[in-house]
Amino acid sequence: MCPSTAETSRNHLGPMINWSSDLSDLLLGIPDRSSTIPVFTHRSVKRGQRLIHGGQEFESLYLVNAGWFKSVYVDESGNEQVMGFAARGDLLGADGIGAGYYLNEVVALGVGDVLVVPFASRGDFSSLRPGLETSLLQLISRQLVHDQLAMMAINTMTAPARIARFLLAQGDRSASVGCSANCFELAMSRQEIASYLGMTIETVSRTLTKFSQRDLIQVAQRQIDILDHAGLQGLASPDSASTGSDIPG
Amino acid sequence: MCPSTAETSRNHLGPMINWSSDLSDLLLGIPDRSSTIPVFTHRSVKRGQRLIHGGQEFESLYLVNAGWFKSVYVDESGNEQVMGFAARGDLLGADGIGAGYYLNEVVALGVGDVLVVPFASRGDFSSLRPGLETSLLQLISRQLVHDQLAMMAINTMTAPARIARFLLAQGDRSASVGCSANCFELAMSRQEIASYLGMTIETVSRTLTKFSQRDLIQVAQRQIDILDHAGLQGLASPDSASTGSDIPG
DNA sequence: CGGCCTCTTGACGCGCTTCAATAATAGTGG
DNA sequence: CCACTATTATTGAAGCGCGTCAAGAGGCCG
Repeated sequence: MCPSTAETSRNHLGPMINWSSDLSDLLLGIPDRSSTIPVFTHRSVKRGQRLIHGGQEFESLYLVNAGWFKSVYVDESGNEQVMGFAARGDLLGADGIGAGYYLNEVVALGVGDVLVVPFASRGDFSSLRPGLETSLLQLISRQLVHDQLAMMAINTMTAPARIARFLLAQGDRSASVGCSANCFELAMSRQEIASYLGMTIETVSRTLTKFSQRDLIQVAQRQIDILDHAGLQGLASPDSASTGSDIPG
Repeated sequence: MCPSTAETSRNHLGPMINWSSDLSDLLLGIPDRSSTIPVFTHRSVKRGQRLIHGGQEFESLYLVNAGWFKSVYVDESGNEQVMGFAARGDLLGADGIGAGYYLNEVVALGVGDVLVVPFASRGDFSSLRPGLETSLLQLISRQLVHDQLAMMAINTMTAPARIARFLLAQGDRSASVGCSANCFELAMSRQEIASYLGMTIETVSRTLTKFSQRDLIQVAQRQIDILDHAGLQGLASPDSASTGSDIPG
């Protein structure tokens, strides 16, 4: 009923990218196949721990094995802006490849485990396992596309549409991790959702309440149950001017 | 007076990325250095011509040599959303690496010339000149960072701040191409600017008029003269609540 | 149970969109 | 060269979605 990761994104906004990528298989699956490369090390992090410090010199990529992470951009005034969330199969630290230093802070939203892909020097991929460089490039491209679509959706659609889209995406990710697509627990706070979606925490809260009143979802703190999957999809696609019209309060 | 590309982005929103990258030198500069790779072919396009068709199978990357391009995402309803603009040194088609087909349409805003980087098969970079793969990865990472910062700015800041930022960025790009940073001609229409910045064409027009009335800029059709560079920077950084308060109409 | 934090809910104001009309420019043919 | 049309840009007025400010409710942990 819910399209998890069966159909990869074709030319529309609907489903997310195919998360079970080649790189995941390559890194998370195979123990040792080539010669020169040591088995990649894992690194465990606790809730709230920073995996990557912004401004720090680029040294490694991280492939998320378990847990949720947020990447945060901190500007010169100290304002924090959530740039994205990452779960199993997502790559972290790719923003450091080009500049030589990381741009974003990466913080664990809960207990997490990542796979460390170390680099001898900035952009030196010759030390990588053959074939991994290509997979890496593909994964980065996929994330680029995904981020682009997400960002575009954010500054095109209305607040309810953004929330609906976000919830559906979270459900998809939840399904890809093994849990249900319609019943999952958000790893991030309202504040983090609001920052990511470019709105205020009050609007997030109000919209979730509104969705709940319409029986689109069921909300209990961070526990989300999607009751009307198609209804949310309908809100996520167009401008969705029909959001707060018929329900008074 | 105007910081063109002297200082590359450090951990703030100010300047853009360093456009005169390694890949530009590698591709646009050197005629032939390695052995197996033929000299890359150029391709000229006219105004309005589509360089890349959305949904088409990925076959090549394009490095802009001259001219301006826009990349447009067309959703299932036929709505067009400008995802970004590209000038000399920018890479086009990177969104096709991961999925195997292009996501965005790429259209020339004027006469243009690109350098074609063909791929034998999807993601097969072994046929590339040694060292180019690394430079490619770095360039993609830089563009990823740039797009991310731009997108973030868009859905964080107010309309005048977005416009101010956009104008300053255009000036920087103009300077990097050889023209003046404070006196240049926009390659894109108001409609395309509006779509890119996530607002309406009316807001773009009104904001430009307002800037002109404040003697921040001088506008004559697509010709832009930046009169108060610092003033625009001041508007581009914060929320800039001081935009339409003291000027009545 | 008490303190703290996250979340919710309400009222109000403003910035942007929407709708609508006019002006300016470019492109075309007589 | 000038009139004619289509496209693009400007300007105004009205509506509303979302932000802001403020207060209250609920959950987590010592």
